[in-house]
Amino acid sequence: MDPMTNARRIAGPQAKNRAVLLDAAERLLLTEGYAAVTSRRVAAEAGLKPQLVHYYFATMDDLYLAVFRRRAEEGLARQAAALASDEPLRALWDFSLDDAGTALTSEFVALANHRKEIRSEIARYAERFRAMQVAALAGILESAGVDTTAFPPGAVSVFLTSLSRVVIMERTLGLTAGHDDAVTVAERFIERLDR
Amino acid sequence: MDPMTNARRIAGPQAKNRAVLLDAAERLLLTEGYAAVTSRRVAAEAGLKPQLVHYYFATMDDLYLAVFRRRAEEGLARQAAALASDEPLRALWDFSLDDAGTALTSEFVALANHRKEIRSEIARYAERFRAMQVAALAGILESAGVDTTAFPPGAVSVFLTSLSRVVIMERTLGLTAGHDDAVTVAERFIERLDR
DNA sequence: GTCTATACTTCGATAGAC
DNA sequence: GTCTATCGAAGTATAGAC
Repeated sequence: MDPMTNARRIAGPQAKNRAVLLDAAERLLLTEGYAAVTSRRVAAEAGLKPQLVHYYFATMDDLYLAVFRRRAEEGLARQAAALASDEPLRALWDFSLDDAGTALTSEFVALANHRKEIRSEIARYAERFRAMQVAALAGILESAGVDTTAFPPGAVSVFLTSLSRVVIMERTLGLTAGHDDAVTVAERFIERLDR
Repeated sequence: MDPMTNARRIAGPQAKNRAVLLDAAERLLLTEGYAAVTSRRVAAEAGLKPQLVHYYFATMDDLYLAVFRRRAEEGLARQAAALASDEPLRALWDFSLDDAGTALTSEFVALANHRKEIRSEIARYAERFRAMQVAALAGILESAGVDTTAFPPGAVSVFLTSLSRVVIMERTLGLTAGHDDAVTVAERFIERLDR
């Protein structure tokens, strides 16, 4: 169509190996961190040749972005389902606390530090997650009779998000001091609001 | 002394260039992330030859650990000073929120994901930070008349730590939704307790 | 449309000169 | 004790064979 695009070669769209590579990259990202997600390592993990990575993904950043988007979309759907359930806060909390996606997110945030394109993509999705939470919390807090001047939905969203994220991060590190106490306080709050 | 140590060469102890390399590594870590902290990049930033990095630090992990320890020790001292001040919570909060060290910590946590030795070192220091906070909070909460069954010191410590950390992380990303509300709530709490 | 051969760059680390 | 010359492995990415 466009003779100006100097697309030197073509990338497969929905081909089988594309998903195989995404899975392999995600596995590496979780087990060894983003620095281990190199074309060679991903290919080895997928049982393919290194050059194939560049056939399906022009650059390594494209691969990172594809892995991120796949999980982010899934996460948005799961959060929407949680917020639509009987006990929305409880479901949101469980989702935030045990989701392996949080570990992935940490890796991407670290990656984002020096990759502009990845940073803006993460920011875009993070905003959608937050906005969805705030909208739901506005209703939940109001119908629970909470004084939203003292506890605005945005504040509650940030509290819950940060607590679950840091608890998971520290747990990975092997640090758990204070976690049980903090989680207990948060869950007491959640149970009160869900009723 | 020990003929069994096959120390192939000697590392300088307090030499001038050692500090120069530490400064360069820290600068790179902050501006470009840990993946940019390579022997060659650090050397270039320090105005030295790449091989010198390996003269002063046997491995790159040794360099990372030295950078970390230097800042961690400084952080412990600053936290101790904050907790000894007139308004200990306020000082601790300001320290947590604006400390550029938090950005460094994020890099190290990401690094720790796939470096066992670094992970345990971070965990060791994180435990000391937390323990110091919890000890101080126990006194502060009690003398403020807070029901520490409902709000144990460990929980408060985890709350404050996670809120400040995530706010800073998200800010870096360019995401600020809900931050002002959350910080306002936290600061109201802090002011009440410091009196 | 799929994959391979290969170029070029940068990496951590070592051996050994001064 | 300090620094340099250099190695072998691994990195991303491209050109082109099938």
